[in-house]
Amino acid sequence: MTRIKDVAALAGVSTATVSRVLNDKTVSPDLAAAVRRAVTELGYTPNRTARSLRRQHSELIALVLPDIENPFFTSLARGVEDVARTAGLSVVLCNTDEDVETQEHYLRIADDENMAGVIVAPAGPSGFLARLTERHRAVVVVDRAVADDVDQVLFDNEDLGRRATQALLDRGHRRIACVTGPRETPTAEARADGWRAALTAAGLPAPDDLLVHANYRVDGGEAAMTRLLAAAEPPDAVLATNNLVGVGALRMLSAERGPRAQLGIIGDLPFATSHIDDTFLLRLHPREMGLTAARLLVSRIRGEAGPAQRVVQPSRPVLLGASPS
Amino acid sequence: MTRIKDVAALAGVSTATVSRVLNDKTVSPDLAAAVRRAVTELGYTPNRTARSLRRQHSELIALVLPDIENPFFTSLARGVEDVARTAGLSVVLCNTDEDVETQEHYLRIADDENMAGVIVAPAGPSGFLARLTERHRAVVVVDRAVADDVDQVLFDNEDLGRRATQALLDRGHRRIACVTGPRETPTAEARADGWRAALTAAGLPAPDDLLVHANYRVDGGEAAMTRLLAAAEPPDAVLATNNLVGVGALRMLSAERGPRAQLGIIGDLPFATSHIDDTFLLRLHPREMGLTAARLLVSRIRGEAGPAQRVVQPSRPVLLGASPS
DNA sequence: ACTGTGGCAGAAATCGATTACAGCCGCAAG
DNA sequence: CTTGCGGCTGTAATCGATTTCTGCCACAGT
Repeated sequence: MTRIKDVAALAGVSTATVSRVLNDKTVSPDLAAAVRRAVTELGYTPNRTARSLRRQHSELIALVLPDIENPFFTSLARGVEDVARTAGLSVVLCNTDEDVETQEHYLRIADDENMAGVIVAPAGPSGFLARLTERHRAVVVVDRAVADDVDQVLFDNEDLGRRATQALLDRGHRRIACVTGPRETPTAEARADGWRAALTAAGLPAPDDLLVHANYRVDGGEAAMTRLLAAAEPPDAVLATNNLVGVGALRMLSAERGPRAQLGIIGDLPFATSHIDDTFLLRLHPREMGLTAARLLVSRIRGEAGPAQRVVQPSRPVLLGASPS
Repeated sequence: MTRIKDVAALAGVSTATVSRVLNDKTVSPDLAAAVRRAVTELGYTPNRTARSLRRQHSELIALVLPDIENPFFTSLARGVEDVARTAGLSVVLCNTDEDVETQEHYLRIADDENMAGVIVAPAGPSGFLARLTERHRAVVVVDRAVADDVDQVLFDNEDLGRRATQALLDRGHRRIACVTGPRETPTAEARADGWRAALTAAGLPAPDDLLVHANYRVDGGEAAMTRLLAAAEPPDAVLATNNLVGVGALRMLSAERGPRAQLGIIGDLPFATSHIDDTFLLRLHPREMGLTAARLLVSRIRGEAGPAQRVVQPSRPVLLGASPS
């Protein structure tokens, strides 16, 4: 492959000058022109490994996600990718499968590779996060809050739960169940808290048998929905607090010949196979969350950012489905 | 950060010896033990950038995909990720958006980063692919055939089209339409060829008005289905030749009050919101395709592979839905 | 005319690992 | 007793860029 010394030789200058031309340092116009000519003639592009070694950081960022098969996260990844590309960065995708050890593994690799930064949707607590920030690495946390002092881009999850529930109340439903994620999952708990708050504010009870903790996947939604519909006194509306659970719930409803229930979902369903006009969708915007996170990361990499900040990703109150009666 | 010289100093040996211990070269047991002790005491892990520079290849592989939001490709990515992880490699995700220039951009980066290898689902022809193979880089092509002499993991697309169509014939349908991808897209054409072949073999006509070239996305499926159902003589069955088009078609059918049609889909619908018991799914297995491709790439990286080979990814003939009458 | 300053280019150090090369030691064979 | 070989180890070269340091030159100020 052509190296910088080849370019230097062809242009009749030193490698230092070639490097300066390529990095926009001051070089006299005539030499610069000669270098550029040599660069295009040889089709030279700098070896990024060597550059990274010297600069002490690469042009890669790690995107550490718990589940790349969830459309929420792929859409987020898409947003990150778009910003990274225009900033000259490439994205290393790391799938943790919600496993903390895998997460630590990838964060350590990001460190060993001298990556420019890390965007992580954390699966549980991470000691490595603190180590990265201590060493002034650019880190941005998305979707799930952590205690560490790092940039974070989050939804106001309790508010989401409250607003989605309120939408169902507005339609006249009174017995509203909530299917949320596992206990100890802060996001799931906060959204359930919002559900409870909305019911309480409306002077309604929020009994425990209307709150189901499912796994946050399609089968969890199916199981939860089955259980709710089989109850002695089934709900007349159900809030699914994430997209996959919503998919499972919808799938159950579409088969069920028994009691019907109005459904509200926090999240989006880009691959719904049925018309979902009678479902409330409180759309999140994972792609925009990815854009926001990546922009934050880029400015931190460039050293333009101040103290760590928490950004609440706005979720425009787009409520699809039948309007309130 | 701790460097190899710190470990060497603590263990009282040279850096060469430390390197040898870490890379399983011959070192006397006592020194090796001392080195290992020092490594764990300092929590040392080698700087991968420096290693890559010296070794002339990194521990990264590029996965170049046309659309990371398509569940087919995320599932494929998942498979690649799994194999890569156990082989000590990390995956750089590159989204080309079906754009050839973006694809070239990423392939060049993979080269400049000295990545260990590349897995690519090509968006159109790529000159860079040839350059990579010339320079003995490990390259595996997935899902879409190219003329280059590289390893490829592909489906037998015409056979897929034929089998899916046959399944619909077996159910007694005679007027079977086909919604496929854009013209000039080899995969889409091949599957349509299979559809035509199956009809012809059954002694049926395959008229042009039953073949719709849509874009290979959800809205393409919706538009095509709308058009087919509005026809003077609508089909009694429709073959959707990819997953997203299938989603669009199903969505249309679920709303349509007009003529019904049996649907067959090549691909899988992991996020279907309706029960699709009355739909034929010819499931592909993108995750396994990813596994296969990544294993092939790993063996090529290790220099264990011979001449370039084409692997036909088996798609087990799992036809869901109502059995033939 | 002399000194100071700033712009620019080249030589060489540097990043942190791996590895070619050379040297040392001990043992076996002649 | 000498030679040769094999097994280990350390020294130093190496990967390919960036960046510090040094020196040259031209121009301005006194």
